[in-house]
Amino acid sequence: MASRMPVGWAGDHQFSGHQPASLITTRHFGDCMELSELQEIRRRKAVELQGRGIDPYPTRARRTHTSAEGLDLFAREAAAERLTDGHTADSVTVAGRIVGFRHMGKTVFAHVRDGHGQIQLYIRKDEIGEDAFADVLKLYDLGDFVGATGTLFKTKTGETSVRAASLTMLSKALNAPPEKWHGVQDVEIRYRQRYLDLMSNEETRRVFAIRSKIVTAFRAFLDARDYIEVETPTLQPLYGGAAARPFTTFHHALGQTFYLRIADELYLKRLLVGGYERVYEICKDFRNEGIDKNHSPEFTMLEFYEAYADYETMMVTVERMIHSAVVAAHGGPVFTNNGHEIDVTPPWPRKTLRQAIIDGSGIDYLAHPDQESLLRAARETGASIEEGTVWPRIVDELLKQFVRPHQIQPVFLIDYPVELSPLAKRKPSDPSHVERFQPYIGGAELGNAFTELNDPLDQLARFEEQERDKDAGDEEAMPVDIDYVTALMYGMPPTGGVGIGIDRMTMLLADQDTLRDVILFPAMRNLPSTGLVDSSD
RNA sequence: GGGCCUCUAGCUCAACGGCAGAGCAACGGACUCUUAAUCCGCAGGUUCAGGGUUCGAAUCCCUGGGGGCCCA
Repeated sequence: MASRMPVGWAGDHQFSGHQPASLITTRHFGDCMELSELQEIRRRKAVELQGRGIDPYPTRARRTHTSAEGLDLFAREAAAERLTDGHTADSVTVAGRIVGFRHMGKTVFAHVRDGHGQIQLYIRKDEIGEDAFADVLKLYDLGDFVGATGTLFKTKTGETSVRAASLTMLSKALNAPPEKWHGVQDVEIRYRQRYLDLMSNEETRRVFAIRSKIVTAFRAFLDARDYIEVETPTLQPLYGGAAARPFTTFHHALGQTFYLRIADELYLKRLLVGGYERVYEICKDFRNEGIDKNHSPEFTMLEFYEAYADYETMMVTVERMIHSAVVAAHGGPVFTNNGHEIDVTPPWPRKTLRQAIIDGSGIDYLAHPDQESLLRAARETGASIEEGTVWPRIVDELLKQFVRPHQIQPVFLIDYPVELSPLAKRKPSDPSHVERFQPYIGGAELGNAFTELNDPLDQLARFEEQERDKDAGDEEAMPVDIDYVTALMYGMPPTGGVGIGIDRMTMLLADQDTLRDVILFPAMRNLPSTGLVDSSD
């Protein structure tokens, strides 16, 4: 395995600050790196530049235009008929990584890519000079960062290009980039060395551009509605706010156990007790669960809470907010996911969870008020549910197995059994159910929301019910949080709250079916070659 | 946790019991408008690791490691 990785894979951190002295004198770096033949060839080119007093890693770079600005400038100058002999009057300086290189005798065509796209360089021996041209051929490689200065013009084949008058090395790459046509395909390398995936796969850049647009759209939406962004603890003395196993850690100075948050919900609601009316937080949550295409141990969640709102008003907010994100990512309310054309134009239909499960499985969970009866009914319908699963989890499984996969167009499932929702407020007309909703699109659950429970004594009773489930074997049940109940005893206004999974949202809008494809650096097992293998078990 | 699949040159992939190969990248050369440029030449390997079967193993078997998919 290690032999298949580029040399230096495990030791990049030791090599991150380059050392000119050793660069010149040795091929060995520290205890853990010897350059491969290909790397050595590139290193020698860097040394040759150094020998001439040219830093292959100069401290500063100047550019006047991004690739996109350069292309735009030429288009405007051409439209205004200000070109002289087909060229712009002024020079531009662009900078980027060499991603394409075509040598045609006394001419070179190269493409440089920057953060805004790419632009072609047209390099002629008779224009940049014999020595400089020789350097381009001898010392510049695919993957190097370079700067180029020249006027803009259009080649015979119609591509706007920089007619290079000079070229500057900005950063010499010692490793060759991935194969230019296929890019990096090995999913393991794509996740472990995401930079290779990003530099070689346009689709990957597209996915993370969409992710960024979603987050930006959510922030803009909430900011425009007088929400304020806050930060709450990642290290929590007691976890809560969701059903999940936490990560446990230890603070030495305090001599105390901390948990990595599984949700920020209980802290955000404490802020409402304190008088904030509209708060949101976008943060990482951590859940100590298995890793698969729908689960990552760390993931990003948006939670927002609004005083004097309830789940009805929050549904309106959510459908508008998601609409705004889809428009930001796709230019309109319609997009394609898994072959389905999905339209998120509000309003979305509302459907009770009970009715959805009846429609999907034929089971009315109210007709099976005890665990044994519901489990039997579920299994008769073909559900696969482990022995000993508690009643509320069976309802959850029915939802996952019979309802969720079929909710392609946007829908809100509303009104959940109280046992499933220990932090939500009961429906005034039916105390066995709570005012809760979940938005479903493309067969995925995108979030969770409710009219927040603000009755401290009811909250305490719900925590105690959770404690009983925990004792009955439900590892994901919440612990009693007395500190939170104390906060509620000071009074929290009627409140609507929502959590939206950013990763799931990205999977949906970028049409990806694996969570790890929307997380830049997904959690991976240590490789044996790193010496970091955990032997604790 | 269980089952199945997978790991070959820097990258993308062949070879599937009989000399370990191609394309791209590299290296040498030709070419002054190319677009995965083209052409000629040259080089590149602990076939994930260890063990076994065999005259002979990248290939079959076992153990271990990484990854993926499906199930729980």
